[in-house]
Amino acid sequence: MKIQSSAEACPGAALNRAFFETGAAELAPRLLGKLLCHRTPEGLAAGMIVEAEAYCGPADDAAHSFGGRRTARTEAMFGPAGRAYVFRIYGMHCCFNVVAAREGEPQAVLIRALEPAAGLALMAARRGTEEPLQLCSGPGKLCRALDIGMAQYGLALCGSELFLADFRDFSPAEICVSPRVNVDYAEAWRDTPLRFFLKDSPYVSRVPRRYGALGTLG
DNA sequence: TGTCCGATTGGT
DNA sequence: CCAATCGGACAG
Repeated sequence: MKIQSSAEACPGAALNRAFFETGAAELAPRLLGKLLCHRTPEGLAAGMIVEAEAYCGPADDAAHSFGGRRTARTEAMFGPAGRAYVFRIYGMHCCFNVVAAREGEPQAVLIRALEPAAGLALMAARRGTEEPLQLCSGPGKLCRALDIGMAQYGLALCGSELFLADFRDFSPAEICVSPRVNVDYAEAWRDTPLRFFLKDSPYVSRVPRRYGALGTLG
């Protein structure tokens, strides 16, 4: 019988599509504590979501789908909820989003940071560092650590390759809110608090100057 | 076809 | 603070 290391989380059943069929702003905080898992020929790599940002569709001027822009790049966001919207940025990094809402409603949640939970050696090899805090503390980093790229574009997240699973639950008091990172190009929605992260988690990509607890004033 | 630039990261 | 590095978006 194979020994399972106590440090390695064993993911449960994949969350089904219904879980994702809600607005991005509501889905983002609900994703905190979930396990993001990717099975590849090399093995399983998984991490607990500790930071996520909501991109709310045509009205959100920070979103790729602002104004209803529908191109080959944004197409996945227009599809049904629970699929992967992956995009390349700066010619060298990929960012992973979970499609939210409903078909025809281009909303998504950007996964910004994970707390490594399984396959740490695999992540370390892919990232070129052994430091746990550096493995998945950023949208580009976690894609590299889990080997998520354009090959996963549009992939349904309810299968056995790339999926989310229940892991831990957090109360609203343990969840913080702040404006989104690097969206200064936006105007109306630039300061809207749509970034959600676990309070005091050292795995968050970076701590904002000002933030508040979920459901309270900053 | 040409130009501009980014939902980032890592090193000065 | 700044460079890396390139496909998407858009103007012409």
